[in-house]
Amino acid sequence: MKVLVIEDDPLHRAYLLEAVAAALPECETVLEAAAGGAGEALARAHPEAHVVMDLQMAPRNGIEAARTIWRERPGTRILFWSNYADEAYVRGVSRIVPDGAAYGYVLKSASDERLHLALRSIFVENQCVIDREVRGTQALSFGRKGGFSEGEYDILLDVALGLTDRSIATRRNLSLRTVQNRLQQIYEKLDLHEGNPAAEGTFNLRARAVATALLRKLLNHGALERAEAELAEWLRRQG
Amino acid sequence: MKVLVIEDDPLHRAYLLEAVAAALPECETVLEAAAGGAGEALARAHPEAHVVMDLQMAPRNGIEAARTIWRERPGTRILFWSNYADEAYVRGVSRIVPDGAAYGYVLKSASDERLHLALRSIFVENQCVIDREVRGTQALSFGRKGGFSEGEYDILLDVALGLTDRSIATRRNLSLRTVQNRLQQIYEKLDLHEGNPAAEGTFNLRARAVATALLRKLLNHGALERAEAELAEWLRRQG
DNA sequence: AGCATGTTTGCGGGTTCCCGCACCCCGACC
DNA sequence: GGTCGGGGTGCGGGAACCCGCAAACATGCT
Repeated sequence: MKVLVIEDDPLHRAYLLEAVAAALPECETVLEAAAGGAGEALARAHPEAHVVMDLQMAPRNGIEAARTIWRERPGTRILFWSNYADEAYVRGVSRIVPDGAAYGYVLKSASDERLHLALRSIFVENQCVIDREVRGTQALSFGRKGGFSEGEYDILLDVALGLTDRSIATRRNLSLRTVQNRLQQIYEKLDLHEGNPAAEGTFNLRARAVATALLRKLLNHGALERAEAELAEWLRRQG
Repeated sequence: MKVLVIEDDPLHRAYLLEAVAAALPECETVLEAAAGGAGEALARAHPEAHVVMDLQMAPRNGIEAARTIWRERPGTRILFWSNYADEAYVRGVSRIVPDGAAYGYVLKSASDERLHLALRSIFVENQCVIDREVRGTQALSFGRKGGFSEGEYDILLDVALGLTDRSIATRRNLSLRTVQNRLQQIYEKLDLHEGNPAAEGTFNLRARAVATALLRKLLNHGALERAEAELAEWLRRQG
C-alpha cells in the first residue's frame, strides 16, 4: 500500500506522516508533497497511492488538486483533513467526488484515535468516513432547513462575483426575471427580511446577501477564487 | 520574564513553547492559552507577561484579543505569529497598536532563526520586528500605489456589509453624494474599469468591488466579522 | 491676496435593481 | 379528463445606484 500526504504546513505534515505510519503498518511507502501542484504530480507518478490531504493550501487549493486527481483516476480514495467544516468546503468537496468513490472528511481538531480510525476505515475497509461536525453542516446544507439548491448556489456565487442580473441570465441560460426570482428565494433563505424589524432600506439586499453568506461561511475565499477562474474562462469564450 | 503563548493549534503551540524556551533562557515562566478569551484572562492575571499569539483563531479573533490586552495595558509587547500577510490582517493590527508599543509580525513560514531573532529583538531589546513580506503589503497598503485611505477603507467595509449609500452617509456623517464619490475612487483603485475591455455592463460595480477586495485579501472573514459587530452596535444605538 | 489643488455637496438623467401581479407550461394526482 | 402546484417568463412602477457637471469650501504655496 502507498499513501500520499499533501499538506503545506510542515508541522502538520510531520504529524500526518507519523499518524499514517502508526495506523497503517501495511503501508510500505509514504510520499509527501508540500503543495497542491506537487501533490498532483506525485499522484500521477504513483497511480495506486491513496491520498490524505489538507483543503486550505496556497496557491493551489486542495479542492482543485483533488479534482484533477479524481478526474485522472476516479477510484482514488482521498481523506480530507481540514481545519474547518465551512459549508463552502463541504459543498465544494461533495461537488467533485465521483460516483462510488470512497472518501473521508476529518477535522484537524479531532483526536488521534479518530484520525487513525478514519485512515483504516477508508484505506483498508474502503468505507466513507465523515466527521460528525461535518455531517452537521452537510445536513444543514442539503436538508430543508434553508438549504440551497445547486442552482441557487450558482447564482449566489455569480452575485458574489459582482455579475449583473442580466449577465447572470445569459450565462445560466435563464430569463432576467427568473434570475431575480431566484435572488428573491436566496434573500428569503438568508433571512434578510426577518432579522431587522425597522431597518428597512438600510441594506442593499444584493450586497447584504453576499455579506451574510460570507459570515455564515457559506462562501469563502477558496470558493470565490474557483468561481472567479470559471467566470474568466467563460468571459474569454464569450469574446 | 514571563511569556504568554496564545495559539489554538496544539502542534503550533507546542512548537512555539519550544521556540520560546530555546530563544529566551531568561524566561522563567511560560503560560499558554488555546483561545483568545482564555489568553485575555491569563494576561489580566499576569500583568508583566509579554505575549506571542496567532491571529487566526476561532471563535475569538486574535485581533480582538490583542485589542483588549492593549487596552488594559498599552505597553505590552506582542509578537503576532500568523500564517498570512493578508492586507486585512496587517491593516487590522496597525489599527490597534498603541503609540510607542513594541510589536512584531512574523509569518509561520519563516525559519526557526527568524522566529528566535524576533523573540529576542522584541522581548529583550524592545524593538519592532516586521517580516519582510509583511512590510511589503504594509507599503502597498499605505503608499501611493493604489493604497486605501482610512476613510475609503471604512466605506469599503460598509459596502461589503451590504449598507445602502444613504445609510453609509448617515453613519459616517457625510452627504450621500460624497459617499458615492468615494465609491468612485474605490472603483478606480480596484481597477474595476480598466480590467475588462468590452465587458461593460456585465458587472454590478458595487458587488464587483467587494469581490475583488476579497480576492486580493484586502478584506477577509475576520475583518468582516469585526465590522459586522460594530455595525450591530451602531444599529442598536440608532434605535 | 491670488492661485492651485483637493474635498464635499447639489442637481439631473440614464440604468439597474427590487418586487407585486399575471400568464404559461408541465408533471402529479384525483 | 380535470385541476393543482411549482417553476419560468413578461410587464410596470418605485427605489437605489452610477456618474458627469458645476458650485462651494478648505488648505497650502507664492
